[in-house]
Amino acid sequence: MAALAHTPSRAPSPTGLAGPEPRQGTMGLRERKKLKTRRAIRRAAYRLIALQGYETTTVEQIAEAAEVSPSTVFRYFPAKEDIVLTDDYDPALESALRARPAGEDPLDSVRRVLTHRLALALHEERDAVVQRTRLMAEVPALRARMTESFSGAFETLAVTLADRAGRPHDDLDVRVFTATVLAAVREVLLYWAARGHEGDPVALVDRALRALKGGPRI
Amino acid sequence: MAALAHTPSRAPSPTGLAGPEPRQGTMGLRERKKLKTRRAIRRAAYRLIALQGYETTTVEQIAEAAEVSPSTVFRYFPAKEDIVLTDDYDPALESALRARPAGEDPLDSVRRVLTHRLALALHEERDAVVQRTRLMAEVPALRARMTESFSGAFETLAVTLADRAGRPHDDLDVRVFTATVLAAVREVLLYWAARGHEGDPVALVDRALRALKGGPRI
Amino acid sequence: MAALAHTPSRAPSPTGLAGPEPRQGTMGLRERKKLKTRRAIRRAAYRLIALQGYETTTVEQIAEAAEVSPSTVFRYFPAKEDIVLTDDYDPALESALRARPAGEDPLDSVRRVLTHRLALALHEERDAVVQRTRLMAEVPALRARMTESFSGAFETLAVTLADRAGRPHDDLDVRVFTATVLAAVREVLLYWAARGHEGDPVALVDRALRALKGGPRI
Amino acid sequence: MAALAHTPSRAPSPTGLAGPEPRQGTMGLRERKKLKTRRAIRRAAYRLIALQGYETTTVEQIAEAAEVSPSTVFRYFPAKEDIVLTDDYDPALESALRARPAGEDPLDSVRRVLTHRLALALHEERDAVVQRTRLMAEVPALRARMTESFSGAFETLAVTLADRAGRPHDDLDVRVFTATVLAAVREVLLYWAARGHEGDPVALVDRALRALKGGPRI
DNA sequence: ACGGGCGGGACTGCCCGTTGGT
DNA sequence: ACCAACGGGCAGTCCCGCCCGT
Repeated sequence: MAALAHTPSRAPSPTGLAGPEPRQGTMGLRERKKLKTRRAIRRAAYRLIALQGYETTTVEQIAEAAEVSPSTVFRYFPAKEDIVLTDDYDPALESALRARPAGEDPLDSVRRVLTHRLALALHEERDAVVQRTRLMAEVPALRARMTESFSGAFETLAVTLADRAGRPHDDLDVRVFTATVLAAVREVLLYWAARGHEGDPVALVDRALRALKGGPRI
Repeated sequence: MAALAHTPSRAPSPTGLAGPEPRQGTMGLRERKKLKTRRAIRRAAYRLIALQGYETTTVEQIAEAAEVSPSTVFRYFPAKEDIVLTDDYDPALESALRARPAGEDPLDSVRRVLTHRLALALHEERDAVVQRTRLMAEVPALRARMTESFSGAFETLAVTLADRAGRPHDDLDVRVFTATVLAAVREVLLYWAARGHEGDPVALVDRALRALKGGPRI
Repeated sequence: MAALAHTPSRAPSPTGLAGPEPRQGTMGLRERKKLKTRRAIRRAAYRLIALQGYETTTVEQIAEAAEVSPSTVFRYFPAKEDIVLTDDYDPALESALRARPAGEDPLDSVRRVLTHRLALALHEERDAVVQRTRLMAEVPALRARMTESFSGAFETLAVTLADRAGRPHDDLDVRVFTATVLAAVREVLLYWAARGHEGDPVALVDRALRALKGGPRI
Repeated sequence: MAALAHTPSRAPSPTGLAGPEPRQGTMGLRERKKLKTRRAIRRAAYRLIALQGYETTTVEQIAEAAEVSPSTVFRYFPAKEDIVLTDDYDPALESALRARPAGEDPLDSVRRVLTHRLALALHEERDAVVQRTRLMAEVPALRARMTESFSGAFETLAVTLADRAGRPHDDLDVRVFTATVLAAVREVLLYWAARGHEGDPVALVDRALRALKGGPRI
């Protein structure tokens, strides 16, 4: 859900449910420099892609615009796609989920956490969310990767949910639960992007997840 | 769901819910030759991949083994991944779904059609199903592509279901419905593969989809 | 023995014992174009290396100078080193060797064939021979590769000699024979290069191989 | 001749004719630590290469397995190949050669010294010798490098032989002598490795060098 | 149409120089 | 003062699209 990432001050997470970037004051010079480089690359990538399109923007161009070498780009992002769709492990998502009341229905917990994070992301950097969702809807390579990137959120969600439910981490029910919920969110966001980003995606997600409660239905 | 493709006599479909390959008698010589080439390529690919692994098998090797040129391989399959994960449009799935009784709950219809096709695939070419699901579970590029490949089935399913429900083809509910169901199936198959293909995947899928009826639950 | 290659009209062979390039008239347009490209790449490489040195000349520069893409360079030469040190199979060496009288001492046969070819190479393109031997003496990567490149000649020689002696191709004596003779030639050429290419290398090689007849001696 | 290195207690030398590793007692703490690191790296490299093959084992993996940073690996070994094929200067070879009786034929001297060292190496760490020769036979990069690495022994041998013969160090005859002898040994070892390490390599080397006395012959 | 050559871009791995931190 | 960490640069491989000639 890089789509939802809400702050340029950190490496966007595919969930966007990530909390804020670690305080810079607590880090050494090295760490801060790395973060700056990472951000510079991503910023350059987004700018160029907005201008030229995804496929036609080469890593070399991105590197040049970010004033680093192409090898550095690949040191920071394993693949070109990940510049747009990175999933840095997402502790805020986890803590928000763990903070939900114990007896709450898991689907409700997840719905509340996700919609809240999405609302936050839209509030803080709507443009970025719009650009990312558009790219995902339009670029096959990114759409394909999206599932994998969700998988960062997927793992976080699945493990946290398993813990809350007192189940093993590889429990099939937990995994199916997580997969279906994220698929629904993904679909809603793609739908929203396909419609030109009209309407309120928070409401759409909320409605879809509420509806899911009674089982997938038409 | 190339995983489920059930017959070597046709291009495996990602849904495996595909009907049999078109009768060869009804086609011209050209068509038959094309099918033969297509099959030769895929067969060579599977053999080499089984021996060497996916990443280490090059398209050139596959081409050589199939006795065609590399360009021909790309003429038949848009990408290397598609040799393993092709989604030829899947008419059998559609017709089976249309043949379900009118008033039936859509989730039941889909469940029956999918489990039936999976059972058939396992019966007719279990080894191929096993190899494909294993590859999907292990190779990131294929796992990522799987969702896209499902998308062939996805479109077929979504459109057919929309028709049956008397809804527009791009109805959000229909899309969310389809996405969640396929995500569940995908997850179950990956789980089955991760467990070394023990147990009966048909039962697993059936159980998961039945459970889904009351909403995703843990 | 790319060192000895004597004609720009063909891909230099590491033995330089190669005969002339195949007649162009006998080949299709495609073949001729390929040869031209191959020559253009090598010519550009030699020119740039003469100016800038081996290590500091990049493949990209060579490609640009030859007006092809870097990938094309690698399609023609598996490694940068091979641009300087290619061993295209060397039929002229073989036929010259086969043409030697049947009862002749193998060491004499080889000595005559090699010295003759070397003399020819020096006569026809002394500058190229000088540049190549200098590079081999000076650039570690090339010196290391030289043995391997000799191995093209090595195989040719070994097989031909084995045939003439009525021995199996992998006969140990044949291989040791070939290895020692080529090592001696290599050493003489490096010595000649180290001395600034003074004196007559043909005489040096001839003398060394004659001396070898009674066994390596100091 | 790293192939012949006979003791895990020191950095294998390409000649294997190396004497034992310097006594640790005679060195400071610093020196001992360095040796330990060096050995740890090599040990890790050999283990990983045995498992995965040479090309597919990265320096990073080796560094990790040896619990050092990649930069440290390069501080200890100038190139990846040198981890397998290092030539630490080889004083034992030299002294053994100098200890031969004054009037002895140089070829006999070298033969005796080399076969003795090889026998020792096989006796003390046969497995390592086998693995090294196998790698050299199979990995082109290593085979190419082998000549260079021999060149360490080469220099040692050439200089010592020149001294014994009262000739200048760069005497052509001495160099040709050394080159031919080492080429013969190299060839025999590759032959032995190619045959699956069957038979007694000491006898093979001895026989080959004895045969060489009358000149290379088929 | 099909083989096949070519361009070009993503990506990996080796290796080196520099720099910042301990 | 060392030394790991980092960035840069280049070789090399593979995928894939285009176009040319057959």
